[in-house]
Amino acid sequence: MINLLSNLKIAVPDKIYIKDPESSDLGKRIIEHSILLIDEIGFDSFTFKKLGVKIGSNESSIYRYFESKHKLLLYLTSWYWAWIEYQMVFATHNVPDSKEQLFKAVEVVTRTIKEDVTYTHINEIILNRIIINEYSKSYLTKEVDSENKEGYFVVYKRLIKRLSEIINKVNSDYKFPSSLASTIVEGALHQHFLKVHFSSITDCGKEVTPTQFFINLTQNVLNTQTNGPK
Amino acid sequence: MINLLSNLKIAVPDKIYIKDPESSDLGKRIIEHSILLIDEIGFDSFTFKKLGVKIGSNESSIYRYFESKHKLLLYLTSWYWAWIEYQMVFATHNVPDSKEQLFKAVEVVTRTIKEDVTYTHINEIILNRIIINEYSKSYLTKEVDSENKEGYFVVYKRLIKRLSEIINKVNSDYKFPSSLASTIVEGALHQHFLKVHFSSITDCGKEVTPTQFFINLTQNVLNTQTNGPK
DNA sequence: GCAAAATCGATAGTATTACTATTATATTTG
DNA sequence: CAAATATAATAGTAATACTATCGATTTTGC
Repeated sequence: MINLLSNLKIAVPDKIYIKDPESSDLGKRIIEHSILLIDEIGFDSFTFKKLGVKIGSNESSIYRYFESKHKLLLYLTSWYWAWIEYQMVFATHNVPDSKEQLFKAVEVVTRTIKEDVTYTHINEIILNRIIINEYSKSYLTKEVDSENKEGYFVVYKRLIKRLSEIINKVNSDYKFPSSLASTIVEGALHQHFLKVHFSSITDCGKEVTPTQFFINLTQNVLNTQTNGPK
Repeated sequence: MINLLSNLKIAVPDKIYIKDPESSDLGKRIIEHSILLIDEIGFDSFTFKKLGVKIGSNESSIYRYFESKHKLLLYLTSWYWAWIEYQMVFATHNVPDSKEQLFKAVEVVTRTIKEDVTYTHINEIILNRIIINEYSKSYLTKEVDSENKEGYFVVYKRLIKRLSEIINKVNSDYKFPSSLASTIVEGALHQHFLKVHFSSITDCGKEVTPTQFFINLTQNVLNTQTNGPK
């Protein structure tokens, strides 16, 4: 998968950027170091000026790629979800049993990213941390509806839909496949956050993983106790 | 309950404010109109200057109550969760059956707020909308850990703990009561958001409520199909 | 009832942010 | 090699998120 992935380009809705950052060296440095800098100082304190200093470039040059830091965040999050989607499709492909498919899919969207798959300039471990800490800021805005119309959230929505379809295959009588899917994906990010910052209100930690919690939850919700994961 | 509540003061950790907004007329106007203004223009665009104009007062006067708009948000969210906590305790009190207790508790934390309980200057319907749209911004910051130590999130954590204790009473074999509780509370906010802005990835809408989804989920997760809610 | 304290409004000031615009230089490409 | 493109550098702007100071007014404690 690693080799396969490094030959594929993750597709991000092209209206998000002014100039494709994958098309130049500067663009790639913008992506690479924006991930590092946002992780370091947080999205709220992140500015194009600071990023310019880090990459030895100028603020105004970065504005030629993204019209705002918000758009850059949308780019990073779309890239991340497309990457997760790819893994989900890959992991469930050719798996005959739909329950097995579901468990694999849930695992992909809830697990801790532990390896930098060396997508050259993108560090996925750090990007995952950014998603946990900053993703909701990308849609909790007054502009959600218009940006949604522009297609800035298609990748995320497509991922949730895929998951809900797998849920539906496992138990077509279940009434809330979309809500369950969106709860698992959003809930996993939340549990990862709680693990680090509010450990008293989660069971996830050293011994229990968000994946275990959500696999168990999914099994019970769909009443499909037989054939647990692995 | 309405009458009872209007004689009680919702307790918010006092380090959040510089001067208690409940202690003066100006303070109450700050709270009342900050809720309206944040709902109107969003927390990101909200400033003390704009609020000053709305209440016919001065920016500098508002700074005597809250050291930053972030602290004001912490105040509003703490107030909200304390209010929900109160309702949860009230709704489950004297209910003998623990399953019944759980269903009532889940209902309290997931339902749509439909009535302004006229806590004089606080409009709970609008405040609920603010919680849905802005709550995560209060903890998704680089300062979470230090602010958590200062006790700014105690009310929220206490609410989750209460819910997890009720879950535990219903099924003491269940391994993840805290994660389930935090997932329900956070997940309900998320479903309410999706309902309005990303309806394609939720089943909640005109016919299905987040409460129905989460009651069903809770029942299934705890394997307690008998004795559904009401 | 008066002095002290607290409250509030008004004004000014600061560093930073989130941009836009322009021009000059360097690099790529046809 | 000229034209097009990309980048760097500089300047400028309105707004933000405050802090500080100074009177004027109101409240309160004795």
